[in-house]
Amino acid sequence: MSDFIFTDRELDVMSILWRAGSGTVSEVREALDGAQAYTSVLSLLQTLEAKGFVRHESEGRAYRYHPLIGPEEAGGSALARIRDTIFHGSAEMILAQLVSDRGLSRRELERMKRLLQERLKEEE
Amino acid sequence: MSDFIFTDRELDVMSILWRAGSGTVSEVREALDGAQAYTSVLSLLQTLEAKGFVRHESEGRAYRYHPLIGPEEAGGSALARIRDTIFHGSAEMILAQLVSDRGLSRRELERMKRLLQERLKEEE
DNA sequence: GTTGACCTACGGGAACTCCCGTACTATCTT
DNA sequence: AAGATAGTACGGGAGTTCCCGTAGGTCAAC
Repeated sequence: MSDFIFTDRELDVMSILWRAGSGTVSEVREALDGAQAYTSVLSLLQTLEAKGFVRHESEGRAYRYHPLIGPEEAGGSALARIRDTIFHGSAEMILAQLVSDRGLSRRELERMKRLLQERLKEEE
Repeated sequence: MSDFIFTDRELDVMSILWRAGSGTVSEVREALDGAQAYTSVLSLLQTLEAKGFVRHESEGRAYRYHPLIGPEEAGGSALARIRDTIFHGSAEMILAQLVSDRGLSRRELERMKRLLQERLKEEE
């Protein structure tokens, strides 16, 4: 069980790359609200590359960055950490916290219920 | 919606306090595997106190530390952050990641399903 | 009272995070 | 060819995190 730990800012960048599939420095910078200097975003991507989380290829005169790990892998370790430290290792408590969100639609709740039913069927 | 952000080490300490209800420096240090110096753990607790996350009272010649915020509050913002950055804002995807854990018992899965059913009833 | 055990306060060092400016390179335009 | 444009490499500064050593306080036992 590998451990993918991102800092706050790195997570913002990875999130953008996951959504878009890939991105140049300019694209990431814009998606990041464009509030910081070009070189700051470049540094972030270089750091992520040094850590082995993204790679780049040339595109015109710019670099295009691609994520090397997916949201599932990153999400898995992040969730496990939260589950164990905050929710006493209980997935049920996490679900309770999740569904306390009043913004959840009926449709989404039903899909979640179906997900559990199918998972229960596998449990023979 | 306040934002309770803990560093990695701070989260370890809070987790211990939540589990035990409270703790002295020695107790936390032991629960933390006792690998680090007494003063290191003391510093962590002092930092947490400066941030307003714990308070202390005297007990004999030592201090006993109590958490000032609960797991639900901390868990809420941590989960929201993960949901939005990693899981595209989808609670369903988080649940999918949760139930992909093969170690979940049938009983726990059923409790989770019941939780959803009850939540759906409220949704009239 | 003196010693020893145990505790806290304080300061600081090493590493990391986040941000940016400057210098340099490649490309396009005219 | 020269200038403007758009990009990267590099270095560094301010703040934070995590860890610890030293100094000093308090209490019990003798």
